[in-house]
This record gives sequence, C-alpha cells and structure tokens, in this order.
Amino acid sequence: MHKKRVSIRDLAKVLGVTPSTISRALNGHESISVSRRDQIVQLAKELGYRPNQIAKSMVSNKTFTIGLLLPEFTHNYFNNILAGIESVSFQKGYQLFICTSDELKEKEEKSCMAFLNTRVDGVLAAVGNDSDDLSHFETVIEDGTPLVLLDRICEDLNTSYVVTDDFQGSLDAVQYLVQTGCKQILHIKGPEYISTSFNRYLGYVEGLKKNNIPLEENLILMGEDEQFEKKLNQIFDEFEVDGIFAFSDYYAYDAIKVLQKRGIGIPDEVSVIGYADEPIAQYISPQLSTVKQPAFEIGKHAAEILFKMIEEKNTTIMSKQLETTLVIRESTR
Amino acid sequence: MHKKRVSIRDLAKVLGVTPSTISRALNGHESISVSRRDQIVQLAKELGYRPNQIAKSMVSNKTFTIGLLLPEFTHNYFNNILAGIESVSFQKGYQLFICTSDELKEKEEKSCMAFLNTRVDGVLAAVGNDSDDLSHFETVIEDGTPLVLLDRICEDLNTSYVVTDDFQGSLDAVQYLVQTGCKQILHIKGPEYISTSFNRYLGYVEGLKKNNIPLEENLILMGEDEQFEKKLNQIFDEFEVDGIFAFSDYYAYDAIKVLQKRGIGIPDEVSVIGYADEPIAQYISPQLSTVKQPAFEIGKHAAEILFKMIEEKNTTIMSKQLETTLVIRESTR
DNA sequence: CTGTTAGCGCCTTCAG
DNA sequence: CTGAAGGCGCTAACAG
Repeated sequence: MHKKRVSIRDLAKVLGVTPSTISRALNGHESISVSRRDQIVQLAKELGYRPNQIAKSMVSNKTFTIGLLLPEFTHNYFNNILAGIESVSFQKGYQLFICTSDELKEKEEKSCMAFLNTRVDGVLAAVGNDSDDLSHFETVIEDGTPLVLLDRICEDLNTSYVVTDDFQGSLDAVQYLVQTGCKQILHIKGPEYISTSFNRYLGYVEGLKKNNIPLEENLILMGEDEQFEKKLNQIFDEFEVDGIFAFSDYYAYDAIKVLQKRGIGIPDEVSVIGYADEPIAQYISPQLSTVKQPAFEIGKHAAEILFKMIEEKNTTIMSKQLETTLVIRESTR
Repeated sequence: MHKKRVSIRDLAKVLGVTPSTISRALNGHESISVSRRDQIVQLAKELGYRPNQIAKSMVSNKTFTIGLLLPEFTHNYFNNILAGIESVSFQKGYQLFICTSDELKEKEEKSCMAFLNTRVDGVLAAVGNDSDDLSHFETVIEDGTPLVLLDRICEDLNTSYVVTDDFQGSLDAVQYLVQTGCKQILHIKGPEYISTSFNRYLGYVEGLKKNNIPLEENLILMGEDEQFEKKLNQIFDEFEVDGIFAFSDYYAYDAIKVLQKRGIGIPDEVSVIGYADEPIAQYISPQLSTVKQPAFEIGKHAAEILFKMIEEKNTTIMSKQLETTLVIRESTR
C-alpha cells in the first residue's frame, strides 16, 4: 500500500554514515559539522524523508498529542472551547485527538481507554451528563496522565478544572429580571447530573432570596420534559409569570414559542433570559437576552493549565473560574 | 510523572513465562492452553495492564487512526459530517485525529504533514477555500495514504471524493422559485475558490436558462461583499426582484434583514431560498426554505470508502455524489 | 565530530 | 503448546 518509506537508515546508507549521525543532524544536535548537517538535511528533503513519529514516541515516551473529550459539537459553545484549546495547542505543536461522547458514558469510557493506550500526553474533558460513575477518569488520573476538566465539575475527581461561574451568571440574570420589574420568575432547568444545571439553579434560588421573593416549586420546569409545552401552559394558567430564566438559549426559545402561541408579548408581559449566547440568540425574534460564557477562554485556560502540568510536571491543582457577561437584547425590558 | 506502566514483560516475569506467551494470550492466538490464557488475562486485568498502542503500531505499521481535516465546526454542516464519519469509525474501532484548517492553507499543510508523521491509516479532508495549491494533498497521495475528499472537489487531485449534487440542488431551488411565480431571481454567491460556490452558481444559471429567463449580471451579488447591504438596496431600487436564491442560509438571512428594513414582505413580495438547512433556518422568522444536504451521509459514505481503501487495499477511485432535498418553509410562496 | 551498542514494548518467525 | 531470537525506526550513552 504505502510507498516504502525512507528511514534514517536509508539516508545513512546513501551517505555512508551511521543512523546516529543522521539522527543528530536532523534533530539539531551540537556535535556535528555544519557541512555534514546541511548535506543530510538536503538529502532528507530530496528523498522525502518523514520522521516516524511513532518510533520517536516509542523511545521518548512522548506523543505530542493531547486527548480531547467533548460531548458534541452541535452547540456553538463547544466549538468555541475547541477553538480556544486549538489556539494554544497548535502553537505548542501538539496535535488534538478528539473524541465525542454524545453524552454517553460508554463512549466516554472507550475514549479514555483509547487516550491511555495511545499514550496521549494529557487529557482535556467535559464530562457528559450521563456519567454518574467516573471511574474512567480516575483511571486516567491514576495512570499519571494530566487531566483538566472543562465546563463541568466533578467534586469527586481530584484534578484541575476550568469552569465559568454559573452561579454568579444566573444570579446576575435573575437580579436583572427583578430590577426591571419581574415579580414571578420561572426557571427552566437543565439536565440532571451535570454541575452546571445545578449551579444555575442555585443562582436562580439565590436571586430570589436576595430579593425576598419566595421560592415556588411549581415555577421550576425541566427543559427536557416531554410534556414541556403542556406543563408550561398549565403554569401560565395558574401563575402570573412575568419573567423566565432558562438554563439554555434553546429552552428559552422553546418557551418563547409557547408564549407567542398564547399571544403573550415579549418583553412587555414577560421578560426572557437564556444562557450561553448561542448563535440562535441573535437570529430569533425578539432577539434573546442571555448570559454569555467565555467559551474560547475556557478552552484556552484549560489548555494552558494542561501544558503547565505536562511540561513542568506540575501536579498541583490549578483550577479556574471565569466570569460571565449578561447580554441584554430584545427579550427583556 | 507516569506511574510505571506494566508491560507484557512484567506479566511474563510474574508468571514465569516468556513475553511471547503473554502476547499470544492477550491477542487471542490459537496455540495456547485455555487455562493459561485465562490466567494471563486475569493477571493483566489485576495489574491494570494497558497495551501500548505505540509499540503495536511500531511493529504492525498500523495505527487504527484516521486523520480528519475540516475547515471549522461553527457550521452545523460540518458537525453532521463529523457525526457521520464517527458513526462508522467508532464501530470499526478507529480513532479520529481531527484538525481544523480555519480555511487556512498553512494549517492545512501542517495538518497533512502531522497526519503523515503520525502514520494515520487514512485521511478524510474538506479542502479549505484558501487553497489553490494542493501539493500537500498530493504528498498524502504519493505517500500511499488513502485519501477521500469531502464536500469540495478538486479536479486536479486523483482520489475519491464524496460530494452533494450542488448543481442539481440549486437547479431545484430555482425551478421551484419560477414555478411559484418568480420572474426576477437574484443570486447571492459564495466564496471564490471552492467548487460548491461555482456549482451552485451554475445550477442557478441553468435554472434561468431552462425557463427562458435571461441571465442578468447585475442580479448576482457576492455574499461576502463588504457593501452587501448597500449593493442589495441598489439592486432593489433598480430591479423588480421577486425571488432570491442564496449560497447559504446565512446569506439568505442577511438578505431577509435588509428586505425587512425596507418593508418588503416575505414571501408575498419576495421568495427566499437558502442553502444547507443550518439550524437558524428554523429559528428565524419567517422560517427559511432551503436546500438540505445529506451531511451525515456524506461523512458516512466517505468513511466507508476510506475503510474500503484501507482494509482491502483498494486503490480504485470510488467517488460518490449524493442528492439534496428541497425543504419548503415559510420564506417561499 | 562520529561510530557502536543497547533498548523503548511488542509481535512474528523458527525451533523444540 | 511454549521459548528464543530478531526487528519495527529511532535515540541516548559511551567510546573513540
């Protein structure tokens, strides 16, 4: 299949020297005459020599590869994280070994094992919401492979992570809602098992508390609920909701559709705030107010931490929490 | 850094056998007693043995890895391609080595070299629109690494590709426009240098021709034009445009915004058709009619072809062209 | 400055 | 059924 590849031995034979000399020349070692080096480099180019990274890794025990595990790429959020990671890994000369988990634990496990087997130098991962059991990540840690968690924390995992301050972001959103006159605020909650859902919920609760608004259990709706529309309608039948804070822009949009069907004016009668600033936030009408996460920075910081761990063999925990920004558009008063 | 990893030699020592025996047991070879095999497999598990894929690749000259080069992930289209590829690569037990080119030739070249150096078993790539010079892909081909092109064709490259029938898709769109009464159809054209832009343009031209509508140069606008809004307005001042066919959903949306500012009714006065069926098509208002590409299938087919090339050492060209579907929503009559 | 030797972890003959 | 020997491509340590 492959054209026979040229190895340093081939080069050595042509020039009548030993492979070691070739290796030294190609890797910019000290002790080698300039003329010889040039000669070798030149020949390598001519013959289309391509260093076998596999063999190099074999001896150096280093692959210049980092494993990246993300749930999916349909949300712009993860694309931006990827972009942030790439911006630093590319510059460092590392390749990305990307796996998507589809939020499935099974794929997560397989990917982690694949990372270990291929001896990646480090792992970046956003744990899926299907994962209550985290033993595969523990395996990574025990193996001694640096691991940095993205976006979603797992308290049980003793490793660095980079997240945004979901609590504060949500609190900001609710505060804004209250300041602009909302009295009854509905929360559309995210999937269970992921820390972000819970933290945003907590921010919501805190927001109410700070403003002496009693927490009403019936004003909390799961975004993934199969009877979402029906339940939302029931809530509107029963309560005088004038504000909605949703776990995601998509949930917010789902709610907006229901409200529009009911002929409820946004933002006149109900203010709506989403989360994440996905592209659709700008395309829907009214344009959606939302909590913007610094996705690119999350990726960037996570990668930087990981490289610090890899290159400096630094094992201290270096977690980081980034701030969100409230973006006000047309869906709020 | 790493906990010392256990190798087959370690296992061998424990059991007082040779590494060969361990290797045979772990790889399900014939000639080995069942009891011994079980014993070895058991021990491997206990000691957390993890086969060194690097070492395996070294001897087998196979990495079970395929290189994937995509321009970016901000368009849902490429995500779906990725999903299609993954659906087959995952099942085949291959890992994906993903690089994004950001449409930059420099990154494309680097990635190709990285693919070759890490000895991926095959490459899937959508060439960026920045690439007039394709020598890096030729290098891949010459190296003997199977290559399948995605989405965008390069006539000069003698290798398999999987694309959609952009010409037909565009023709369908224009035909629909005409059939629903449009007489003056504007085309918003895509970036130069990529085959899809040209093919969609050709489909537009053919659509006019089939309906005896003269081609009017002034009714063609570049989507990336910096003075897009101004020029579009000029066109509407001068011509009685009643239909728009855009290279992408995003361009279509840009146009819709301009029309709405002008108070032009969609679809009453002007019908609009986009391309790709990006998520925003469903979120904007009016919901956008568009040409849907079978992105998932593109990825799937491309991967299948690649695996055929890899596993059967098949070198014949097996290109494929997939059909599009016209999705009619609210932006057309 | 360059050659020799040994070995990274694994697999594949070839013997026995 | 199992052991011994050699090698995948490259680098590092030690001589010279």
